[in-house]
Parts: sequence; C-alpha cells; structure tokens
Amino acid sequence: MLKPLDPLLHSELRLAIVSILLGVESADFVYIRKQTGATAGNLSVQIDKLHKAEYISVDKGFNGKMPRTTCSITPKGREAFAEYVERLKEYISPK
Amino acid sequence: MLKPLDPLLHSELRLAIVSILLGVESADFVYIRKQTGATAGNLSVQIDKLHKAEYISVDKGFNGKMPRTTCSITPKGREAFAEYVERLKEYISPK
DNA sequence: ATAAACAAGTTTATAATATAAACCAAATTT
DNA sequence: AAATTTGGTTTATATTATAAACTTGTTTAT
Repeated sequence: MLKPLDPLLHSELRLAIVSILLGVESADFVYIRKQTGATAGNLSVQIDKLHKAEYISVDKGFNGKMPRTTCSITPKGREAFAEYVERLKEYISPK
Repeated sequence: MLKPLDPLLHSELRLAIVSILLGVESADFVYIRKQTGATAGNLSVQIDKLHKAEYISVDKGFNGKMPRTTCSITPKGREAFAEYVERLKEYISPK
C-alpha cells in the first residue's frame, strides 16, 4: 500500500536543503543557512549526509579569502526527490 | 520562507496513521497495523502521541472477549493535517 | 483441566536522528 | 593588538523511532 519514504529526504532540514537546491544552479552554506534558519552545526551535519548519499555535490573553495562551501543538487538527488514526492503524495492525497 | 512542519505529523508512521484515518469512519489497531506494516510496539507509541495531541480519538472496547482499540480522526487532527499539507507543498512544489 | 500457542496490546530498552553547545582557524573591525 | 565576526566542524545532549521483552487474557490441543 503505502511505500516507505526515503529517510534521507524525510527530514525537515534535509528536505528544505534539497528543495532550495532544486530551484537554483547552486547555493552556498550561508545562503542555505539564512533560508532555512538552521543552526550552522545542524546544517553542516545534514549537508554532509546528503553529500555522502550523493544527493548533492559540495564544493569547498574561497570567496576572496573567506572559505565558501557551495552546494548543488546531483542527478541522483533529483531522482530521489522525485520518487520521494511520488510516494509522499500517497500519504497526503485524499482517499 | 519555508514554514516549519508540524513534527507530530512529519513522521512516516504517524502520517500513515492519519492518512488512513482520514479515509474511513474509524479503524482499529489491527487494521492499521496491517496497512502500515508497523510493529505493534511502535504503533502503540505513535497512536498514543497522536491521541495525546488530540489528533485522533482512541476508544478501547471489546470485540466479543478480545480487546479492541478503535481510532478515528478528530477535527483538530483534520486541521493539523490540512495545514501540514499546505506547508509541505512549499517544500515539494517546483520553484 | 492444563499446557501450549496465539491475540492484542503496553512497557522498557536500544538505536538512530536532530539539535545545540562548544570549539577552531582565519579574517575583519575597533 | 585585542576583540569581534565569519564560516564552518566536532562533540555532547536531547528527542524520536524502533524493536525486543513482557503482560493479560483467549483459544486450541492433550
């Protein structure tokens, strides 16, 4: 009946991160932090998880002299998200 | 931007329980268990949480001699679900 | 009638997850 | 040059989810 939901995406913060990345070419740590209101520590951890799952790519570089972490969605992340949404619809659409 | 999601509903099993209850007059423990595939212990705990939040009503009676726990959605539960879905859409609809 | 197996849950313990607090290194401001 | 800010990471703690063990009572087989 109801299929299980990808636990990696069924997390408010990780879902927000992916949601943001789907709408842009890429976004950096600070931007995502502001958009989500997450603490830096939590964001760091969750970005790491999405990265390890290869749902997002993470590029660490510099903006002038300041460190800059840039994220973008991967094809795998896009697919996982699409599947997640399909499954989620079964939970939230009226029977 | 993205509004926080009701943590009580943003749980796979609790969302499944509410989803099931929205489609029926009422459903008992065993039925919900079969539909969701959840373990009895987990289901017991999650039903309790939804009950304490008054999202569902829980009626304990007997089916002949066997105990029977019947659940149904409350108006409060319906409202919370509707709001949850509205907020969730902001996460999953394309930007 | 009694023991074995089953049903419907609950309680308690453990594993996973999320969050926050503390920390670090470098840059900027005063 | 000391204090503050930026951009994070690491470690500790609180919360949540899950499973294992237990309880109460029932049905079935002996």
